[in-house]
Amino acid sequence: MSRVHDIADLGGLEREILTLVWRQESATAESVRAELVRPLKESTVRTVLRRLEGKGLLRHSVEGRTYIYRAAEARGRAAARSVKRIADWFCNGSVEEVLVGLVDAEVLGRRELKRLADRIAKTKWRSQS
Amino acid sequence: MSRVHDIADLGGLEREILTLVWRQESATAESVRAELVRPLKESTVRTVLRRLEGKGLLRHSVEGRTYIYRAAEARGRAAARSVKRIADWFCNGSVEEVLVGLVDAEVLGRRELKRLADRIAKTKWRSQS
DNA sequence: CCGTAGTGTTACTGACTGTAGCACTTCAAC
DNA sequence: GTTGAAGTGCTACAGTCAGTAACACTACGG
Repeated sequence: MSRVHDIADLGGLEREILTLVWRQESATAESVRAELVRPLKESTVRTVLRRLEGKGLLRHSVEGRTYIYRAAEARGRAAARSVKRIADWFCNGSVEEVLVGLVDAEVLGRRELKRLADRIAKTKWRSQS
Repeated sequence: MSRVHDIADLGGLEREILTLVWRQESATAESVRAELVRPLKESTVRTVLRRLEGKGLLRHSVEGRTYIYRAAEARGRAAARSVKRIADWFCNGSVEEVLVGLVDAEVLGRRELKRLADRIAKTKWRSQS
């Protein structure tokens, strides 16, 4: 149980709520519900929060009698794992191929591409020091 | 119908079969079945092929009375769309953030990173010409 | 002691996947 | 021209999972 699922496998509502928790830093059932577009019962929200925790994507601590939920992982990191899985499944683990695909499909424009290269270079510096 | 689904949403068998079709260039129910690890009935394979076509991921042409299936999109391109979706859903569309996450999570090592930057630069040249 | 706010348990429905049986068509051979 | 094999679509059933929520339990405050 509690095996870490991939964020790409989530349903729409789960995704929405997880995103809200990321945005709020620390969230409660009520704080999440307050920001939902659709009007949902609190028990619904709690169920989803619990499921997300069961999937290893959230953790909670108790404050008084209220559960405080936090994301178990930074957004970018979770997203990255998801991307890695795509690469593993379809491109023999080559993130390169995926990136090339992004350019090929013109999902990434030239400008973004340049910024990306810069960013990569910078990150490389930092982690190389 | 025939709306293009995302390859990340596929079930295990669908994924396996789609991957085989990509590898085989052009495939038939039989050629796919022949390469499957598990022994599955041909009608099963055909059902999955048809579903994949319904999802816009495969197309078929007829040769004699045999259906020849081909992928509707190159692997890298489909994978890229999938990554874009991740970025849209969780990182406000910023592929950058995803990449940073990849580095942060050490999914991408320094070496791959450098190759990636080179590759991006090269691709940029080409599409800029 | 009672209500309120918080929680877990349980459940129902609909969608989708793995898996396949079966009935239909057509070409080829007897 | 009847028959068989190879190919096809249609239909179905079981299992899993997400959306949604009612309800019952607990504990703190007044």
